[in-house]
Amino acid sequence: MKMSTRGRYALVVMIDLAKNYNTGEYLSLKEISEKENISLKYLEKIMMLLNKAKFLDVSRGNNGGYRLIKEPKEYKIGDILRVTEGNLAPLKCLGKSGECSKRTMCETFPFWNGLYKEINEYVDSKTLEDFIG
Amino acid sequence: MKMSTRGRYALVVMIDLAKNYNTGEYLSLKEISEKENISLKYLEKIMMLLNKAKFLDVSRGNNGGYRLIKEPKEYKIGDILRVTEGNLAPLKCLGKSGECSKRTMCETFPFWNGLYKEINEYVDSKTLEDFIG
DNA sequence: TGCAATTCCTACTAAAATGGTAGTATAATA
DNA sequence: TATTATACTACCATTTTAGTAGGAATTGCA
Repeated sequence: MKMSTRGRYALVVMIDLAKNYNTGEYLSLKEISEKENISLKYLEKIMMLLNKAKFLDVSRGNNGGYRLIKEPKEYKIGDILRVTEGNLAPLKCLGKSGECSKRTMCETFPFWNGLYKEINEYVDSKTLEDFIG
Repeated sequence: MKMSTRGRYALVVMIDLAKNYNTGEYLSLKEISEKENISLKYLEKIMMLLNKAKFLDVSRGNNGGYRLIKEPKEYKIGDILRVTEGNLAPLKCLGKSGECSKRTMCETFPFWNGLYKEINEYVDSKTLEDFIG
């Protein structure tokens, strides 16, 4: 039940961008990777996920980098984590048809689904704004 | 953020034992593995974890098997999952000293700790009794 | 006493996920 | 045109997961 570095790093990057939001300037991955001590190349891959989700305003080339496309309070942490980690269901079969041939397993479905709901409610109750200032 | 089969199977087995609690008889792994369609050998390994945690009354040999040592309502699901999955912290550094050299990462500590708390509260709010009858 | 059934224990392993790295292409700007 | 940045694809070492295999120890019963 661990969150991988993808989700954790994504949150860190998004917080950095949120802190930079009011300046209106682009923040490069080089700056972020040096400040946060995270591999530049690995960050690039994570940014692709965030970019595909339309979270970012990107500028390539000299003095380029990333900016948030919306205000920090518009980004729910849950959205950031789901984009980088996949859904936050504690079991694969949640939200699927669930062919598992485990008799008693299906009796535990409501329990796991309840946990899923708690997790989603928590991560969706916070936004990037909660991490700045 | 997935629960592994260890924790899921452990819950299934413990529910089967809870359902068998009032009979006072031992339930063998062979019966459980056939009913639940889970590998006997894999279950053996999971039982070792539950056994070390003093959750079980064991009888070896002919007609042997496992029984709950306490009443079903005395087993919090959280305890079962922590024994088989390790702690349920979404990050390794929660509850540890946390040398991670990631500047902004530590600012996210309260967020992750809050999620940890939500997860623990949920899984500790249910017992085996909630799964029988 | 001997056999069958059961748990206990250790070692091994294939497949998948994790956490990256490397190299190149593309784009923007000075 | 040189520099600096992102975009994309391919690769890879390590760890975790989800088992499997084989035998030792224990108990009940004929």
